[in-house]
Amino acid sequence: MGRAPCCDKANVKRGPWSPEEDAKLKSYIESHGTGGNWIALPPKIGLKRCGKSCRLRWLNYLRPDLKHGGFTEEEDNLICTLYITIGSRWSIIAAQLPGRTDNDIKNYWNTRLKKKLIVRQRRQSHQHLYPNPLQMDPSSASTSFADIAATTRLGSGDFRGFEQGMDVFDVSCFVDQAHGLYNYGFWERMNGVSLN
DNA sequence: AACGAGCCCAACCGCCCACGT
DNA sequence: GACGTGGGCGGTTGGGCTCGT
Repeated sequence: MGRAPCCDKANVKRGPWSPEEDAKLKSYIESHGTGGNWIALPPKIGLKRCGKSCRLRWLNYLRPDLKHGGFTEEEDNLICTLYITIGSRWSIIAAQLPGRTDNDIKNYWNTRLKKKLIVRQRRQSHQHLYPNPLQMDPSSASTSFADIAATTRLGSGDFRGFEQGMDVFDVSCFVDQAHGLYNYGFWERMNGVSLN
């Protein structure tokens, strides 16, 4: 036979932790430690919580060495670099960021950093295709921006970024009225034309 | 001021592996 | 060795908050 069941799920409290529950858990662990057994801990301190829930609450919120503020630019960069290298191994990434939890980093990644990295990658790939924004000079394109504008929801003025040498990502995709959102490379291949 | 959409994040879920029985 | 649990982990959810209209 194995060990006793973890907890009686019908009789454990779920949902947000109250300040009283936090205080009980924090005070007990600070004076006695976890005892190496999370499942046995809640009944000891009179909490109607699952041991796993106590563990999560302590590790992600109550631990005294946690940072609760926003992430710095250095932390952003480190997370992006590690994610590209090892993927979503949040516990490993968290180990490189003192005071941050895997849950924190995972949330931060899913809500903000992911978008940031996508923008950065799109910008890099577009700069690879068009290293010099002026390469996109509408006067030299076999299909003009005005032509594209005629078939999209954008006006030709929306392509002014290229003409002014602005960041190419700002206008690296557009909405085709017939087919939806496209980037230029795909649109060129689909229509058999070159914008260069 | 009211409402809806989108965002944020704490907490839960479910899986996997190591290990106790 | 087989069985079953605890701990750890990544993925997902949902309620509260913020912002734009």
